[in-house]
Amino acid sequence: MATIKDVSKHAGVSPATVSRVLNNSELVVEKTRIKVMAAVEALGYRPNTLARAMASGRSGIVGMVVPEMSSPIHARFIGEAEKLFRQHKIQLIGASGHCDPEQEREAIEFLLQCRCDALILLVEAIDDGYLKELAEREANVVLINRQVTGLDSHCITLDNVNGSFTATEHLIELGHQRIGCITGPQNKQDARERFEGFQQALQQHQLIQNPAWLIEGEFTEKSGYQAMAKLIDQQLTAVFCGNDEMAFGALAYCREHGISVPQQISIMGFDDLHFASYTFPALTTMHFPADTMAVAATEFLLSRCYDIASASSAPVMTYLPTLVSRDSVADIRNHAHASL
Amino acid sequence: MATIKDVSKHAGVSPATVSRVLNNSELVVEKTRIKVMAAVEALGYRPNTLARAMASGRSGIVGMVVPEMSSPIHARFIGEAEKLFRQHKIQLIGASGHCDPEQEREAIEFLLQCRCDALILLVEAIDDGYLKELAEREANVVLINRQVTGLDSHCITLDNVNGSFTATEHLIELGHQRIGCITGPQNKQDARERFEGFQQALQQHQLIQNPAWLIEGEFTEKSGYQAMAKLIDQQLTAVFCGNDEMAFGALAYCREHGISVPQQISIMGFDDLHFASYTFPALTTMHFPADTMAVAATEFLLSRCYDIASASSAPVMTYLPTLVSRDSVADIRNHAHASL
DNA sequence: TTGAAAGCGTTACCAC
DNA sequence: GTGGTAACGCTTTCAA
Repeated sequence: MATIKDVSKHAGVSPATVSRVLNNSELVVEKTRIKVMAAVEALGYRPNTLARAMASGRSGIVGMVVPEMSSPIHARFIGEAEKLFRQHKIQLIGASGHCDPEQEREAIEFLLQCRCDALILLVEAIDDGYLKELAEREANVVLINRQVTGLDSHCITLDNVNGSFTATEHLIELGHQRIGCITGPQNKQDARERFEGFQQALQQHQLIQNPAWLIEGEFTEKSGYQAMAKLIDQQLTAVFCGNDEMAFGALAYCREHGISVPQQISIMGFDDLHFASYTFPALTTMHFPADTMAVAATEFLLSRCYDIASASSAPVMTYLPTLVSRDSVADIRNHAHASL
Repeated sequence: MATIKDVSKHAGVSPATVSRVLNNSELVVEKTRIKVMAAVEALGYRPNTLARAMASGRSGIVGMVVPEMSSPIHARFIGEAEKLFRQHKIQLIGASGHCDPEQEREAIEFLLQCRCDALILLVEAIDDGYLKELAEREANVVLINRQVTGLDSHCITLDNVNGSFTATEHLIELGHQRIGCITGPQNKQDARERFEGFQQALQQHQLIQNPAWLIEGEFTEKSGYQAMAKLIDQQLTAVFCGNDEMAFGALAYCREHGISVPQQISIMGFDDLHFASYTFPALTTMHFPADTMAVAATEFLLSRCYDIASASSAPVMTYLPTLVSRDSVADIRNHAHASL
């Protein structure tokens, strides 16, 4: 593959000039410029990004760690960020952390070795201390879905508490009083927050909190299905699920057991996965603005470490989930209690 | 950040020796080895992947182009490949081609500039000529879902024709005779192939092919929904969809219009997205072994350009979709014709 | 078994 | 405006 030297020889100029032309910097006289471009064309020259990074100290690479590249919600994050970055000739590289502290650490180290200019981290297992040190010493870091005190200006978060509070309150307003909850794994921050919002809403409306109405799931369809099986003879009128996937599982259980949703029981999700509008019944859920948040993270980095100003002015760092009302929740205000 | 020189000074050896230790190559005496490792530890040294790539001529990076990083089926490809590559300290970087020749080309050029050791390409718009030249001159290339004559040994494909033939034949065997089809966009190879298999099956069983029973969709839920709206008064007993997403849309249409699946009409998909088992009714579809194919591509590259032998011996290059029978297709052999 | 030094392909600084 | 050349951080001969 042709190098900058080849081009310089072919064009009869110095490598330095070629470099200048290619970075369309400085005042290169039009004539040389044309000569150089012709040589580039003729030789099919492609600048070596690696060498460029070495020499300039900027790699033009942003690294991103997500729990699982193959999960739909994370794929959305990556896809959105990549699209925006590439418009600015910045490459996004991804790695999976698998929600394991060791693997998350490994992924980050890996990215660091690639000399990423910045890191977008969707990590949940690794400890605050490590992240703090990282942000201070090593790199430009943006944390998504994670709040670390001291790094607040680098955290783009979803207000999970508020979201599940809204969701639960919505159920309450529609007349539900016996509300169950399928939470996510409580070792995950977002799962805990979503559970907290749920509890707050119940408290505020002075509704019963029965431990038998609470099941801890794993954020998977399967666990939602199993949880629903346990919940079903508790005479609930509604179940709030910590994410859509578990709600899908719950829905599947009801369907298979002839329990009609929302007539016999209402089900509410959280995330608003693309697919939520295609379940039966279409899932009422809280919208997680993943796209917007990915864009926010991207623009933050673009302006912060590439000096590229973005359209939007001040970056919003905390996002509020919004209610998406579909068909899986019933209004039971007129029927005292729904009967199972 | 500490460099190899810093380490060498700290350990009182030459950079060359440090390099040797780090690449656990050669016969370095245990004593120096320990000294070096201690220095590495003390300085928190992380080798610079970029510099390493420059010097050695191998970047340790594999590039992957998919139509859309955020699409579930492509996310699966990326996720699976990344997992495997990272076990071998190889970084996978992704880019989206958006099914547009210009953008696909741009993505590939971008990856080439990053001096990827190899490329995994899921491209559909770019022309054969470009790919051929690429494979011959520039890089190790694996093509997924695309057959280019002359590059056959680099192509990992799904036998779409066979798959949709199987699917259609399944419908026919269950007594369906009036079978409609919602195809994918016919400018895409896989969409064409899937349509072809459908036609072949009808022909072979001497069933009617009515142009009014054929609608070209866009591989999206929405287009599936709209297509179903047009198809519904054709008195069909079954509809074969070019992919699951369109089947989801078709299912949604039926649900909203009180048409029960599969009692009134059977619907069959293609891909077996994770979500297919959570629709109502659960979707009968053809399984697209994306994971297996991603692994195949990865192992091919691992052995071919990193000399890492894989567990499996000879790589399979063509995969057969398998039927996953769920609940959206009815057996109507006993009721002459299902009535709408 | 280890060290010296020549690259790898750029950029960036300093002359001219 | 343009050219020369020293970095950038590492690997890899070649000698010792």
